[in-house]
Amino acid sequence: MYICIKLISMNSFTEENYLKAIYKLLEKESVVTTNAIAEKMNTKAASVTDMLKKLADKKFINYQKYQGVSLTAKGEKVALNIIRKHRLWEMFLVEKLNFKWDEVHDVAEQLEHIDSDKLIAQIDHFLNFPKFDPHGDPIPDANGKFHVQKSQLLSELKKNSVCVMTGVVDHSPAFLQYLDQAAIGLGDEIKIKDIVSFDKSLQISVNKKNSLFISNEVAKNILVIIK
Amino acid sequence: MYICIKLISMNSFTEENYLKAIYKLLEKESVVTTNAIAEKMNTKAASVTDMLKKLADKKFINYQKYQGVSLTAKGEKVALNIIRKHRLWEMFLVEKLNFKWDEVHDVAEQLEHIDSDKLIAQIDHFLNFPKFDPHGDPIPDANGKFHVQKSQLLSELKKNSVCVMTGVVDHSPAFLQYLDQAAIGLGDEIKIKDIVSFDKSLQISVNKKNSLFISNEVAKNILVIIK
DNA sequence: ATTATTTTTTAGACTTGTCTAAATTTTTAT
DNA sequence: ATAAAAATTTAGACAAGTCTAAAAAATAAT
Ligand SMILES: [Mn+2]
Ligand SMILES: [Mn+2]
Ligand SMILES: [Mn+2]
Ligand SMILES: [Mn+2]
Repeated sequence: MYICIKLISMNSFTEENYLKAIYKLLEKESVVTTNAIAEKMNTKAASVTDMLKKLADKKFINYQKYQGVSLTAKGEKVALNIIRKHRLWEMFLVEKLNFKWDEVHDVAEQLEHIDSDKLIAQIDHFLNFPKFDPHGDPIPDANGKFHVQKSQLLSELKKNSVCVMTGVVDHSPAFLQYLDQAAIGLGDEIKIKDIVSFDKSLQISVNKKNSLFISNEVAKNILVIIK
Repeated sequence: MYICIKLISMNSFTEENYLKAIYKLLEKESVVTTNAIAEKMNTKAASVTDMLKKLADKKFINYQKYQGVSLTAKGEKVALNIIRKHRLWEMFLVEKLNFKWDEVHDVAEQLEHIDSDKLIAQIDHFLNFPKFDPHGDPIPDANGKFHVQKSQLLSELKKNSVCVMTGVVDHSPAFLQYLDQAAIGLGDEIKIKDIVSFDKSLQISVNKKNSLFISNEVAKNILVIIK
């Protein structure tokens, strides 16, 4: 006669990372391919196939050979919890430990796998239950619910539009540092003073003060809500 | 012609845990055996032997077959850094996130492996550079230096001694919870009012107020410094 | 409708860390 | 000094995750 001591089947970091990658790919495309996952995970398609079999066995994903994958409710729950932890940790680093928004991602990639419900609940409380992370991305609550901001690209607005910056598309340190140096940040009011028809570059004012030029490439990576 | 991109050889969690285990065993005994490591790591002697070979290859330990192991300077540095991170995280959990001293160990076992110098420096700063963790254990600084308290066991003192509690031997939640319930904690002044000669149990007063009986077994797990 | 191309999966191998069982060395007891 | 016991190491195997190369399936192009 046996007694089962441990029922909770912990997921490995790797499994968690795959589920998160699949979740993020599903935000953009309705069907997620092996190759897309391989690229996002920085690995080879053959490795992805192996993992997909395992994740399907564990009922985290719906997977049929050659047909691409989607997340089951169970898989989505795990993915959202990892994203919740990632974004809360990023917020903690910025708000409490003087990290810049371009420095937090790599550390959060590690911290997101720490397994403690109490810890993440307390961090959430300590931060006063933030709804968005330092990059403007929504933080899911403990049930996986989050606020969607119906924002658009700054590059899509027309002359004289006034908007508020709500997020970034490109999360790279290089882009975030560029924004810092240009003194453009989340929550800032941006007014489009002029659009150069040749290259779609913009003259904008930030918070009614500093006026500057930004390229269309930059504008395509800034998320805003019209005021 | 090749260019070496990544020189930093990250240590695995497992390697870090072995080095920490060896360090802690060396605090008690001058020679550390394979079996002792196996017991501490909750694994089998054969697995330990495999790992010892690897750690010796990497110059973390001095190891000769059948002769036991010791840490090299390099290995000790890694071990002390893990211990530093473990204790700082424990302190953070207690001081900032309302954890009790009996709840922090398992989470700290995970957090101690997070790899970010800036993170741990900022946590240290955020906590105002604590010298001791919630259990009274010293926190090594970034160079591995720490304060040793020359404390002794409460069970070794004689009647009418007055002392201050500085730490615990047993770190188990069960023991820590017992102390909470008995209202005995770090920094408390303990006076030995009487010692029962039959079983060496003690009548003590804590902070000149509550008087209570504790067993010799309990007294053997309380570290104090005579006042 | 066949080819050619791309995508995906399989086959087989490697690494890390673990295990059990067997062999070896060291230590203890006679 | 020799035998018995204990500690340690080796041998061989396994699971997770990765890889390259080859096979199979799906898609695109003629
Ligand atoms: Mn991030
Ligand atoms: Mn973010
Ligand atoms: Mn601890
Ligand atoms: Mn501690």
